[in-house]
Amino acid sequence: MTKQQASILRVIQASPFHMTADEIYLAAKAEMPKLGIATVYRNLSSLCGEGIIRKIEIPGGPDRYDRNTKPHDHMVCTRCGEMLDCSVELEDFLNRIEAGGAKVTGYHLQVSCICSRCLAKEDASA
Amino acid sequence: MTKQQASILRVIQASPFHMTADEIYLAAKAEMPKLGIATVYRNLSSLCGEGIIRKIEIPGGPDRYDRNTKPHDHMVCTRCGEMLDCSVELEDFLNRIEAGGAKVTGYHLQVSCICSRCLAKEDASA
DNA sequence: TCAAGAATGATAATCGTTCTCGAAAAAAGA
DNA sequence: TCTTTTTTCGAGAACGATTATCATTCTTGA
Repeated sequence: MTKQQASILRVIQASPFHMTADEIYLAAKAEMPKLGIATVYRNLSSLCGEGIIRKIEIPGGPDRYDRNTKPHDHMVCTRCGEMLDCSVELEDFLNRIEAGGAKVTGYHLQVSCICSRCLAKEDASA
Repeated sequence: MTKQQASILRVIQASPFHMTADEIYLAAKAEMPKLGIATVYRNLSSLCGEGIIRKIEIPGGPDRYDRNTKPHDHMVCTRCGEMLDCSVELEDFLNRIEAGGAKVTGYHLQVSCICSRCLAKEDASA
């Protein structure tokens, strides 16, 4: 593992958030000023390939990277934009698809929601 | 509805597939050679806004447009690339999320699979 | 018929990402 | 250690999908 890759990984491991490539780039560049964006993408891609981090592809926005590699789903609040992990699991759904004859190799679910915090805020102001 | 919009809509209604903006552009341009790509995007966007067609946003690929506006999910075969409609529904899953306190305003699910046709082909050749 | 507003089409701009390529660094041989 | 080979880097160009800009061309209604 190169210095660059170590730095990129450290940034991701240190953050509880789902960071974009650009956010990771800026954070890693802070401790390694000559770092290039291409290097960030290259290393994110190989870290994903090795299963060390996980890429979350978001329609209409930049990809995000997650230190939690265990498959799980995400929810994006349409009010505050925060991305939350989704606690409920999809297994039943996927099982039913496989019962239909296809083999599921992966999936991506993104739920848009108004998170409980924003809902509470709206209730308070109404 | 302008001639352009009518032509774009006709192309979508006529196809059982989920077409990209570019495919729609090429098909509509065949009957209207001066058509511009910007007009296609503009009209796709307003047709979506009116609920006449549905946009399917695909991570890592161009958006696709579906004449079927009823919310439903999609499956992409990782072998042949075909996009299939998903028959099983997600309601239980979404209900459980709402039980957790957030209000679901929408979702996007894409399942990667090997479709039954490709599986059969592989079994045959093995 | 003319003016006001809307929609068009060509093209530029944008954004996230990937590609290219010479330079630098690391690893492997002798 | 001193080359040689391989890998990775970093800067910037290129890319693909989409959106913005803007002058021109329709509509439409007074």
